[in-house]
Amino acid sequence: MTDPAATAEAAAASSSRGRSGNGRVGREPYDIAAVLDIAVSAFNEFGYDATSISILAERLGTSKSAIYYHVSGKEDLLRLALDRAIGGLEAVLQLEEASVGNAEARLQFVVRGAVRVLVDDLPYVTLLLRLRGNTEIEREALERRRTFDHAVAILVDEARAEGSLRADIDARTTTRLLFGMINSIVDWYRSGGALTREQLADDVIAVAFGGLERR
Amino acid sequence: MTDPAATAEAAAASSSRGRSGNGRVGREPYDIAAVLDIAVSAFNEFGYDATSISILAERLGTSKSAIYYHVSGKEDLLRLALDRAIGGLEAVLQLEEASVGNAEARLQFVVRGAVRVLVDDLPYVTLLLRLRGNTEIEREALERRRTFDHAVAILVDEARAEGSLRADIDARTTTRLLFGMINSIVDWYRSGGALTREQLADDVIAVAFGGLERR
DNA sequence: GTCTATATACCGATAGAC
DNA sequence: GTCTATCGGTATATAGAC
Repeated sequence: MTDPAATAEAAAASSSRGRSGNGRVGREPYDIAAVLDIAVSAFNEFGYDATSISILAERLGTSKSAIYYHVSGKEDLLRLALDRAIGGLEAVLQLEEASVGNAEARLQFVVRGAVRVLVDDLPYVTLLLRLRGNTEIEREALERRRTFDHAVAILVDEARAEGSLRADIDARTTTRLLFGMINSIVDWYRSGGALTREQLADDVIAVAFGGLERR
Repeated sequence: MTDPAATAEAAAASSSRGRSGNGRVGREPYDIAAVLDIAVSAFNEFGYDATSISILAERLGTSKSAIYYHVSGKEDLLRLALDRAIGGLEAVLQLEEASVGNAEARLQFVVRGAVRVLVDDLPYVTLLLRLRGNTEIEREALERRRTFDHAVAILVDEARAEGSLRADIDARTTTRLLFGMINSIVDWYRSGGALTREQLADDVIAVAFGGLERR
């Protein structure tokens, strides 16, 4: 349905809209995206629990009350952020290329799409991947992540069935190791360096499917 | 110098010593290991910041003051825990097998050793891997982790130089993807299941070095 | 060594002025 | 829509009795 790159561009555009300009808006306050960007950045830096509304207010150059005018509370910010992250991953599975062709090609497409979402929405996905599931909101996001993982595991199964992937390792273990590699990207990749998003995706696919050894 | 398995066994023995028995001890209060086990478990469950001394006291069946008698504060518990985790990984590099033979064999030995430490000290390494570096203690642990990663990156370089590993992907990226896969183990592996520690290490090495594709 | 009680500070969230 | 002031609650850490 939605292209992950297009989704990321739209999100980036809305978040860079800034706090100036005060025209009327449909239903959302103007700069909730800016608040969310600041919040996610702080959540990743200090952890969700350790990030106080006061810190967010300070970074936004405003007061606690001003934030409470826009969102109903700290958990609201978390919910919005997690929805964006997991929504991006889910969108990959809805793309046409994830459903046509042989299983290995579909799996590689999903891997590439996941890498793109990780890079494009890096702070948001970082937040998602570090969840512990202590609140209802976090548990809902983790449940959606499990559903995503399950869909990928099915792809792995199909690729094994068609003879593309090795069958000597449990499919669940395979999926977890594969996404362990992919998800670790949020811990070190930063855009703007020598390694582009597409090159990173190429490398991940080369290592994961081809292995580290020279062939 | 120290075998990681032996280290883990000693740690497990000391931590299971329990809180009974009140004989004299050399210099440490008797059950600091028990306090540490409880603390690390809680830190992983709620996050370090969100874990209060009150919670620890409750889980230990004692009072806050009793904990403060044993440790100087919450950060002290964190420091002890992180030292155990990173110490276990560093010990792998000191083993003889990490220094003899061809580079690929040495790299595979380090990978296997790291998996063993992750499994044997799972809660401790989990804590280490989720650090954000907001306190001096955390930054010191992260610095030691960087040194460890650097040593592994050198091994990767040597394995490439000897022609064992593929050279089309940056060595630093290779190392990060490799350890991304390894480190993800703490997010899903639980001992006691069908997958043993050594089988897991075999799978990691098979996937990382051989790739997912059928050969 | 462990306890209760408390000091001091900050938390999330709200009230009400403007 | 943003502000200051404040509520009730909890945090780390300590004092001092036992």
